[in-house]
Amino acid sequence: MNVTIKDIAARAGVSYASVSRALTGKPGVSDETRQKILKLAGEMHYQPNAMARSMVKKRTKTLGLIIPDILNPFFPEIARGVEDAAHARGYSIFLCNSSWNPQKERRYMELLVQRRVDGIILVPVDDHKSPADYRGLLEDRFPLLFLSAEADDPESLCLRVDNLLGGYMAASLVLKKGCRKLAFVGGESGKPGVNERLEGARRAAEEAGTVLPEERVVLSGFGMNSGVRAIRELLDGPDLPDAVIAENDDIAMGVLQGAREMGVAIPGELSVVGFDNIPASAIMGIDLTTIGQPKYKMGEMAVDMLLSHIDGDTSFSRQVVLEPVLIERKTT
Amino acid sequence: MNVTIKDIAARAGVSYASVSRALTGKPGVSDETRQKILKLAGEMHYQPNAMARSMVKKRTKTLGLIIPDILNPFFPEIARGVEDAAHARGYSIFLCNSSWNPQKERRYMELLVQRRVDGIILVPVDDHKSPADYRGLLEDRFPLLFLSAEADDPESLCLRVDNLLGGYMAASLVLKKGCRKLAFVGGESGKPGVNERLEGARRAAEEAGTVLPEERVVLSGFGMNSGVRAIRELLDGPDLPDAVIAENDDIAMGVLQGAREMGVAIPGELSVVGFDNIPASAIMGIDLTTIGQPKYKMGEMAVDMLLSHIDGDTSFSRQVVLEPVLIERKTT
DNA sequence: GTGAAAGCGCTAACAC
DNA sequence: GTGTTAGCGCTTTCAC
Repeated sequence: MNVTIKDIAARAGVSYASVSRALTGKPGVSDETRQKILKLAGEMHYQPNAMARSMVKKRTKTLGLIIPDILNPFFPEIARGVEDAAHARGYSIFLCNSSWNPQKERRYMELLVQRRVDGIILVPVDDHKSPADYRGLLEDRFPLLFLSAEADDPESLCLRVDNLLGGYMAASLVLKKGCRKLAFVGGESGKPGVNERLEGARRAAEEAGTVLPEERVVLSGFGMNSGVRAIRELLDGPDLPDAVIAENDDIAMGVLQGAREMGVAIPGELSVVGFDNIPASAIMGIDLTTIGQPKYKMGEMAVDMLLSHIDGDTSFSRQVVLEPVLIERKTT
Repeated sequence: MNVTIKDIAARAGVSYASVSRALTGKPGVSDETRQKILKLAGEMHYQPNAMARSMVKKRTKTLGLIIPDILNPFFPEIARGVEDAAHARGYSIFLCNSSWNPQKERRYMELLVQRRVDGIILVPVDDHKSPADYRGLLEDRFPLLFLSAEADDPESLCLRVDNLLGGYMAASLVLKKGCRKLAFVGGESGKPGVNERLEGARRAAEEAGTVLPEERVVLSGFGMNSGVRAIRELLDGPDLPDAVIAENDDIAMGVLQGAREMGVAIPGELSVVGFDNIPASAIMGIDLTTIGQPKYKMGEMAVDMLLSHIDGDTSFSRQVVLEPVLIERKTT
């Protein structure tokens, strides 16, 4: 098996407490024995057992990250931000894909608790969670951060983008370009962000003296295909839109495809704005105008907030709302 | 702090060994006390400490996954396959991004060893690794699997796609379409897969009675931009190609963009084949013909192979080479 | 400066 | 069927 501090102690002719002290850089060992031990540890290829250490320190230096699906292009960037920031501070990440399944999400929470992670970053399947939803599973004040979703409890850690503002920005842009008949196509009501984005767009429309009526809102599910379906429905209807705000880029790309197949000129006859600025939206030939989120940064910040909280720091805001950024390309 | 089996034992009025037996479903407890203990555990919200368990069982039920970069669209699918398969078998995954940096890769290996993962799935930065490269760090016969790369040691676990065949398939397709002046554009020689893909294409060309000369091979780095640069170089040269095989889809998309910007009709004047079948290649308006790898399945299989090995099974092949699949779209 | 010993939470012998 | 005990590898008192 693996080399332990006892093995080193035996070879060095000292107690294993001294080895521990030497290896962890603690005082209480003469420079001479410390050098000897360090040398021996190297030669014997000693690798400390992080679990044994965790058991006594009651800190595992691990974090759990639960996201809906790493295949969804929105999440890799977040995951990368989380991983980089965590690693920089000595933490490792358990990655979990909830597959948009609340039961699986819950199951993963349980697993992470059993592994005694020091904290969990949760990108929840459903919006408006609060730590109270995990009573019994999580101890009081367990370091849990809701990422990219709203938290109902103002005490809980939460980091997200201002979706209301995002919707407002998207609508304002097309309004400014002269569009008057806005449509909104989204996935499913109740999922994080959707309602706010719609509401923001609605407000912008009203401020501009027009409306975004219920008939031009279609909630048809996620993915490109649902965008295709949605735009067909809209285009087949009596009330043709001149702009569509899509709840995310995937859907927006479906809208683009569907519209082009029906011979609609973009942005000539129809403007399209997406959300999230996923990598594909930037590809030549797509060039989707979109409302971006600082995904990588959100991942980093989530770790910072969580670790601050773990370290007992209370000087930071527990709820952070970031501003989305307008990325204007060629579909508006 | 967390509830322990001692707390339960105290409340149940039994020894904590009995609690352990009851909770782990081991025989040696009467049905009556088992029920009582189970009930109590539920009420007290007991969550077993996985680390404590691991310490004595010398199995952590965790696996390490090291990939170059989760932002690269080739990897999320692999990661997802790994995570799903691992979870289904009770394992959790530590995710690590080496950022194409060999030192970071090594550092992560070390970290994973310290965390005593039961095995590591490594998608290496460089090709032709072998367990011997980790002597001193990894014990003999440590469960290490090389994914999507060649392993030099025939004894080591290795799962990859047949890149030679892939290159051959790509070239054969354009040759069949009548192309005669093939070019190859790739990232960097020595990175996993590149040389084999080129060699496969070369063989197909030769079998078809033509050649793929050195002048039409350009290795200009990764990413879309390098594809753009490469095709410009090729198109500015004296020896115009009528087909380009790109080492991966990103580069291929750059080639597409560069060629279109220079007014070259695709596939009329130039056929383009990519590699990997990343999600973006399927997008309407891109429709890249490509040689796909069963990425999700590779992730799953990697876990299966690794766990079989961990469980002492020796009946499976230690080196598995999967067949790539031709996905013909609109660029050929 | 150094060693002995307790203990983190659990499983697995071994008694009874 | 149940309790006692050792021990996984480490950190941390507490003596000396």
